[in-house]
Amino acid sequence: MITQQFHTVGQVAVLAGVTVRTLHHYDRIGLLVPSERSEQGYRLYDYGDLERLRQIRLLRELRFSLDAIGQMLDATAYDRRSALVGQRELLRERQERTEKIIFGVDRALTALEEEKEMNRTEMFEGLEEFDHEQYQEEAERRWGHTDAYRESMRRTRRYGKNDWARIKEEGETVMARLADLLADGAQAAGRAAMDLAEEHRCHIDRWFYPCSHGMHRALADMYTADPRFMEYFEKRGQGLATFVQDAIKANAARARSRS
Amino acid sequence: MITQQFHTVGQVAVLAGVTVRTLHHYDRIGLLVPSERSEQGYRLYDYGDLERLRQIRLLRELRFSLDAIGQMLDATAYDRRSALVGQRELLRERQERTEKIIFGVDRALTALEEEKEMNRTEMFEGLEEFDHEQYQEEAERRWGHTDAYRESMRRTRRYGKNDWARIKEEGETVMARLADLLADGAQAAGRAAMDLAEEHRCHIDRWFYPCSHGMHRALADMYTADPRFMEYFEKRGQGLATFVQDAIKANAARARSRS
DNA sequence: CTTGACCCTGACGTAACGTCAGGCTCTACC
DNA sequence: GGTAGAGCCTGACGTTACGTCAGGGTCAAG
Repeated sequence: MITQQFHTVGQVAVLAGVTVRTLHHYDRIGLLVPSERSEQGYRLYDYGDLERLRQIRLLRELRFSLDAIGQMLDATAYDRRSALVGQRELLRERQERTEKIIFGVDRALTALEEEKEMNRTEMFEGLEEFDHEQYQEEAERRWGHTDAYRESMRRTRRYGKNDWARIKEEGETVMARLADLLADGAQAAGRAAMDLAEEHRCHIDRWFYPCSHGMHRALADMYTADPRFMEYFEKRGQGLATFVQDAIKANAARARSRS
Repeated sequence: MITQQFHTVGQVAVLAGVTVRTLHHYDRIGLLVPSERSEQGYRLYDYGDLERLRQIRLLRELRFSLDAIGQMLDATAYDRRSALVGQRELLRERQERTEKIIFGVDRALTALEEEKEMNRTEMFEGLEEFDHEQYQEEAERRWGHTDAYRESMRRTRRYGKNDWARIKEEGETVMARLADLLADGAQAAGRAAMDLAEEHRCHIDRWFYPCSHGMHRALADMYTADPRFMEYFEKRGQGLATFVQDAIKANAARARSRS
């Protein structure tokens, strides 16, 4: 049973802590059109409108553009429950980011007291502009392991052109050596292949995101599951994707048996 | 010993996760002017500049306007340590607000499942626009006891119209009675005046912020030192400001002698 | 000596409202 | 029952914090 109670702009403005002008604006751009108008043309908002406004303000607080917000809320696949859950996730993330910023302030304080300088890369942790678009597009469909993805984004944004060249070369070298092994008919579970797999893992760990053996195995699975990766591997050796996958799994197993 | 290492716009941009244009902009408006320029006019930023940029980005993250940020960082009374501590405080507050918003999402989820409606006043908790101006202007110059000020802001933001009316009336009553005493020629250090001073202290303690006797005395000093307060008192009785001041001090002394 | 990555300074564009101006509506009080 | 004050409406122009070219120097590498 839904009570059909209406609110005028002024009332909504007080409730939500926004200005009347903001509501006018949302109406004009079609983001929040009140579900009713009085005889005299007064805007009348019902509970559904308020709930939508709540979500709008929440997403705005998280720096999404009104345009993006509109798309999210009007998405055909929009499901209220999962939307709310997603929002909670975003808020948790923000808490983590804020925590990092606080950490930065603390470091600045100790640096000040000890008259030292802060580490230049730590300095802006949590303060970088987060690229919402990429987040939306990419994270939305594939890649599953979102934490790794995000950390990867965070780190790689700092890399300059030279860095990229060097890192890419390092990665290519490992892949080339694996391709050579495959061409020579070596075993994926052999010593040489496993060592190269381990090198690959360290490469990722150093330049992209913390990569445990478990994470590495998950990655290996993706190499055969995701067409984008498949293409990359097949270009430098037929069957390389599965070969690398096996080598990584063998390496992970070896690491576990050692500990 | 400070290492004098310089960074160009591009490098700073990557470090801080902002665009080059943003740095140009900050330069033009005088918010962050690089401490050096190369022969060819290239902007060169040193560590101090980076630290300032860090603070700028932090305060921006907290939605302060560039104008406000400039005023804060260039305030004559600016002290790096207390500025950092203040920033940490603001960030903690934000964590609390985020927590409230998450709470709101959870409530929305349960409301959805139980097909009920949310409480309209709880709905937007943590999402209201915070009035930065008030915070800034006031906190910047006077009032010294910033903690009290912030706590006061925090509490009063929740008060509705009725609350305000009631609280204000309660305060006015006390003042009126003190004015009466003054008019009757009573002693500021007399029993009646001291009792009213105590009432005044409790009033603040209950509705605005924890108010010890020490804090109350500091407040009393302000009543004669700050023209805004002076005006308030003088309007309802000539010499009332000093009368109240004396009564408060006497009351504080009495409290101490009792313990 | 050219090419590609960076740097510079205008100058115009844009998102999300703020801020009037000019005018209708509704309750309240004399 | 009229009028004052608070609230609503629709333009329309202003503002903040950059984004986005355009046109043109700088510098290391090949």
